[in-house]
Order: sequence, then C-alpha cells, then structure tokens
Amino acid sequence: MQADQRRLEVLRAIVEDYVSTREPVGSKLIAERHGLGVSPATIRNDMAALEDAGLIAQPHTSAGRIPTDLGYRVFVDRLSDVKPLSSAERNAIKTFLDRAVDLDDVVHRAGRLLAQITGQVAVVQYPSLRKSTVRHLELVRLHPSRVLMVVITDTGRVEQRHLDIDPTVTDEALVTLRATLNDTAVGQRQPHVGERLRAAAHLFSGDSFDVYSQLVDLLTATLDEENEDRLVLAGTSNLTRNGVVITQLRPVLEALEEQVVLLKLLSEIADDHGAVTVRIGRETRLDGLRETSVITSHYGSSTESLGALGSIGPTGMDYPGTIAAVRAVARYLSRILSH
Amino acid sequence: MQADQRRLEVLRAIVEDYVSTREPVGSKLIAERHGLGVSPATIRNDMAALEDAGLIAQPHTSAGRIPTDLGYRVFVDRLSDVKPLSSAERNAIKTFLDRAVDLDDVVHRAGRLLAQITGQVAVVQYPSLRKSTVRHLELVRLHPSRVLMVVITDTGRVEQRHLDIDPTVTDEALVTLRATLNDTAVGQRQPHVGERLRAAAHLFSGDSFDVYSQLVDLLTATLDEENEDRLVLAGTSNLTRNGVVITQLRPVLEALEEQVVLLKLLSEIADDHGAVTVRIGRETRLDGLRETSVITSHYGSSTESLGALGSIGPTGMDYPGTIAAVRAVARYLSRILSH
DNA sequence: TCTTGGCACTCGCAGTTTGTGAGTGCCAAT
DNA sequence: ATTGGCACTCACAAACTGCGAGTGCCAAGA
Repeated sequence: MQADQRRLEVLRAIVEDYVSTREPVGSKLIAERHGLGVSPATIRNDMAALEDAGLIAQPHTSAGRIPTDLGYRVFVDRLSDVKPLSSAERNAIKTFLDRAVDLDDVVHRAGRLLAQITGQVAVVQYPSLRKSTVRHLELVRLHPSRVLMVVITDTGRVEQRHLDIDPTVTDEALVTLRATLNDTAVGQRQPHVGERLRAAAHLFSGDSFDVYSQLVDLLTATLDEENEDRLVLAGTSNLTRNGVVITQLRPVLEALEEQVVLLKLLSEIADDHGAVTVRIGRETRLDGLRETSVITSHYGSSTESLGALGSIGPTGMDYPGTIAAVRAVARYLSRILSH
Repeated sequence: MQADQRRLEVLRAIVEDYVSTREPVGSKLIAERHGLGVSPATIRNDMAALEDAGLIAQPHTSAGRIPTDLGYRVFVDRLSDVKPLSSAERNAIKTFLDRAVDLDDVVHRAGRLLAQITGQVAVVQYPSLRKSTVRHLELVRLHPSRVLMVVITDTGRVEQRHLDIDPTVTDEALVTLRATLNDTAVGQRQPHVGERLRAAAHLFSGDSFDVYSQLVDLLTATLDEENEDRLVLAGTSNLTRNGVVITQLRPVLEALEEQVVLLKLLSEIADDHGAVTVRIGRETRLDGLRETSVITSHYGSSTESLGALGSIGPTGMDYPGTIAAVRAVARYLSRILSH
C-alpha cells in the first residue's frame, strides 16, 4: 500500500538525517526537508507506527526520533542502494595499494586506506595460512641442536619456527630433508601438505626419520593453527570523532585490543564471496561493540577467501558509503594478492 | 638550609598526593597527612615559594596546587628513589617472556606486559636491523625473472625483499650467489656487510655480476634503512583510565598512530645503556603528547643497544613505579634476545 | 479510511541564581 | 621563621525558571 511505502520513506529520512546531524529528528523537519508532500501530522502518525514496529525510538519524551538497531537493519536491507565510490577514490585506492612493497606493506596500506575513506576503525586480516600454498621451505641450523624452519607462502607470508633436534644429525641430512620437504610440499596447502609429507616419510630412517617427523608436525601445526592468524588495525583515533562519549569508548578500545575477538568477528561472516556482511549493534554479539556496527567482507580469489577485512563504527554510520568502501578495498586487495 | 629541605618535602607531598588522588592538594591536607610537624600556614608560605619557582600551580584561585612539568622534573631528578618491583612481579615478567615462541611473540609480550604493569600505553621497538648481524640469507626464485631474498638476523628478525632479475640467469648461478652471500655476510653487520660483499664482487662476471650487485644493493638497503624499524603498541585502552577527557585523548591517539613519530620518540634517548630516560610534558617535543610523559629505555647487550621500549602516560603518573617497570622489562628483554 | 490543522501537554536543556566550602594571602604576634 | 586569625576568592553543585521542540490526540474534511 502507498501508506506503507511512505512509512519506509519516513524511516529513510530519519536514518539519513540522524546519520548526518547526530540529532534526534522530528516530524516537522522531515516534512520540510524531504519532499514527501504530506503534513507533519501525517508524519507523526507514521512515526507512531514505526515506533510500534520497533524501528525508531525516542531518547526522551519531548525529543525527536532516532533509529533503533532494527531500524538500521531495515534501512540496510530494504532502503539503501550501494553508493558507488567516485572514480577519484577508486584511483586513489589503486595507486596507493600498488605502491606497496611487500605483504606487510599491502596489509597496512589497506588498513590505513579503509580507515581514511570511512573515517572509522579498519581491521585487515593477513591472508590465512590455511588457505595459502607453500612456496618455499628453508632450514637454517642455528646451533648444533637447534634448527630454524622458514615457510614462505604464495601470498607472501613468511613464518619462522624453532625446532630442537638431535645434534648428531648431519648438515648433509638436513639438506636432503630440505629438498624432500620442498619437493613434496611446494604448491600444496593444508591438508594436502600433511598427507603428502607423511606419505613420503618412508624415504627416511633413523635420526633423519625422527627429525623429518618433527619437521612435518611443526609445519602442519604452523599451517593449521588458527592462532597464527594476524591482523592490523588502523584509524583508532577516528573513535574520538562524532562526539562519542568516553564511557562508551573504553569497552570498544578494549575489544579492539583483543586480537582473538577481532579475528572471531572477521570470521563470522557470509560465506558468499564478494558479499559484504553488515552487523548492527548487538548483532555483533560482543558486549564491548554493543553500540557499534561492523561491516566486513572477504577478500581473495573469486572462488575462495584468503582472509577478511572490515570497518567498525557507530551504529549511526553512513552504511551505503561504508559498504562501498569495504567492498572496493576488498576487491583491490584481492587483485593485488593474486598478482 | 632546613627550610629549603622542607619545601622540597612539600613538593614531594604535592606530587605524591596529586598522583594518587588526581585532585589539587591544599595546605591543610599536607599538614595532616604528611608528618612534617608544621602548621598549614607554614606550608602555605612554602607553597607560595614553590609557586614563585614555577614548580607548582593553581588550576584556579580557590583551589589547591598541582605540580607543573617543572615540578615533576625536580621530583624525578631529586626526590624519587626507584621503587623496586616485588619479586612476584619480577617472576611474572620472567615467566611470561620466557614463554614466547618467536621474535614477534617476544616483542608483543613485552608490550602487553609493560602496559599491564604500568597501566599505561607501552611501545616496544623491534631490534634494529642496523644493529643485528646476518645469520642466514636465502634466495628463492619465484618466477624466471623474479627472486625473493630472505634475510634472517641473529635477533630473529626475518625480512623479505623482491628483486627483478635477468631471466637468463640460471638456477645454478643463483646457488653460487647464495653461497657467496652467506659465506661473506653471515655473522657480519652493517657497514661491514656492504664492504665485504663489495670486496667479493670480483668473483663474478657477466650476468652473475649484475645480479650480485643488485643483491648487494638490496641487502645493504634493507639493513640500512631507518624506515624498516618496526614497533608494537599495547594498552591503548588504558588511555581511558584516570578520567582523561576526550578532547585531550584525540591528539594522543593520533600521535600513537604515527609510527614514524613514535620511532623518533624512542630514538631520542640517553645513549647511556641501562639508563632510563624520562621526558615530561612538552619535553617530548610533540604537540600531541604535550600532556603526557614518556619513560623510555634501551634494551640490548651491555655494550650496545638493539632497540628501545617505553611507557606513555599522563604527566601525573607514578614515576618511580613506571621507571622501575620500564627498566625491568628492558632488562629481561635484553636477556631473552641475547639467548 | 486516510489526512490534516489545532491544541494542550511534556520535558530536556540552557541560563541564572544562590549557598557552600575549600583554599588562599596577608598580617600581627610570638 | 613560624603560627593563628581573618577576610576574600571562586569553582561547583543544587535549585529554579523560561523556552521551545516535539509529541499525542481529536475533530473535521477529503
């Protein structure tokens, strides 16, 4: 019906005005600024209906309305079109990311970029080791009884692990081990790396076999472990924008310091690659982020995700703009990482 | 004279009370709480003298006094003894740092530890590449015309750099190059690495010579570059303690995001190894940190610094406690990194 | 059934006033 | 040099007030 339609338009007006002014918006203002062609009284009736539906609320009796989490949800799902970035912005993203010299640099730049475009906090996860293939393995003998294993992946991550070994193992044996490990593991990823390496174990015997087993265990552990996932944070100072109060700021900063929490936040996300996930307020399921929204997206090839990135800001954020920014950065990041 | 002595005691009382209560302290309170054996009126006279000397100030006419930056300076230089950590704290530091598995982990743990002990923001610099010796060099051919160089240092840092080369260079040539690089560079540091490698250039000719030169340049650049210095930050959420106001918080968060700024902060520090540097308020020479103090220390061997770490907090911080914490963490970090 | 103008009502907010108390500076006495 | 006394200052909190934005409801009109 036309009335229902108008109510949604009223909701849109409330969300847009509130996002830009940060002040409760009243019926008169809507009637004036948005050409709905109806009087404030009609708007008031619609607002009463929207309030009954739980989409908007009054901070106090004699104030205007502000959207609830549910209101934002409806706005995002049904009312907002994605706002494409300007070509200048797209260009800026491209050139800024292209200038990166290594993986660390790429990830950091992506973070700073996203933080700057959205004016919020950005989180970027490093490409997950479980999704990367092994490009090279190196063994370096540090002491007679200590070996450093270095793993280089196709996404450019370099991981190092120490290993205590039997000091009687010769350097020549290590060279052989290194060759076998490389021949077997390069180009593979988990769980194939583990399978293939274990299948090749019969090539060794005695001390070499022991060391080989140790190395295989260490390597699979390195490639498997979830806690090896890393991320970077950018734009923390943006938290002090928008007149956020310090009592609300504290728990947010605390949440941002917990890498585990953030990684979980990034991992709970639509499987659909290319899609952007929006979680509003309590939908984040984190108490510290109760009053923030999180916009996340995967990045990686078109068939599989390498990792995720996202933007964290107040529930009253510019959703269309943030969604567009997250999507754009994710795309360019995907492109860069696939060389 | 005895009167001068008492005035300093009054200053100490003001600093200590203000640090613990965060409220301007008046003459009566001092006379009551600190057993100076004189009346409030006498204290008032002393306070007037301290104010003339610029060591304390009044926020407004009818309030008590708070220390000025200069007052804290005098307190730190002349009035405070270092407060040794409890053995429980020392133990906690030791066991927590010992549990680290690699360099990243060590540096992160040191940061979290320092942030937790001091209740402030902690900064820890990675061991500087210029001060590290080369432990191993590896060349990995990624494409016919692209080589990845991996440098491992004695402090555990692993750096990677890409290099475009002539695709006609054979794998065998790379193996030889790698061997020569390792033979010549391992155990050395800048500027010796560069000197020795250049001296060995006569071993190569033709394409190999070109690639060798490229590699040497890239390696020396990697080991020289100041902008390769890294650091970690911990305890940002501690900024919201102590009733800090948000308008003051903003510039601090911004300063903390600028790695370059922080590295400069860590590098401007007493040469004297083992000593702790204290910079109070504007002494930091950074506008954003105008109302904070920075306590820093080198870490590394007894003869040379590998890097620095520090704690950043309000000018009204617990100086003896923070100094002790920074020193203790720096020492344990030094011990760990020297294996 | 929906829309509209009118109107009384609510209530947060900003501005003003006022009382209180902590703290000071100065002075005369010791 | 120290002390008690005393007048003075001034931030802060509490109480009060007027204003105005915004609402809900109702009766009339389309």
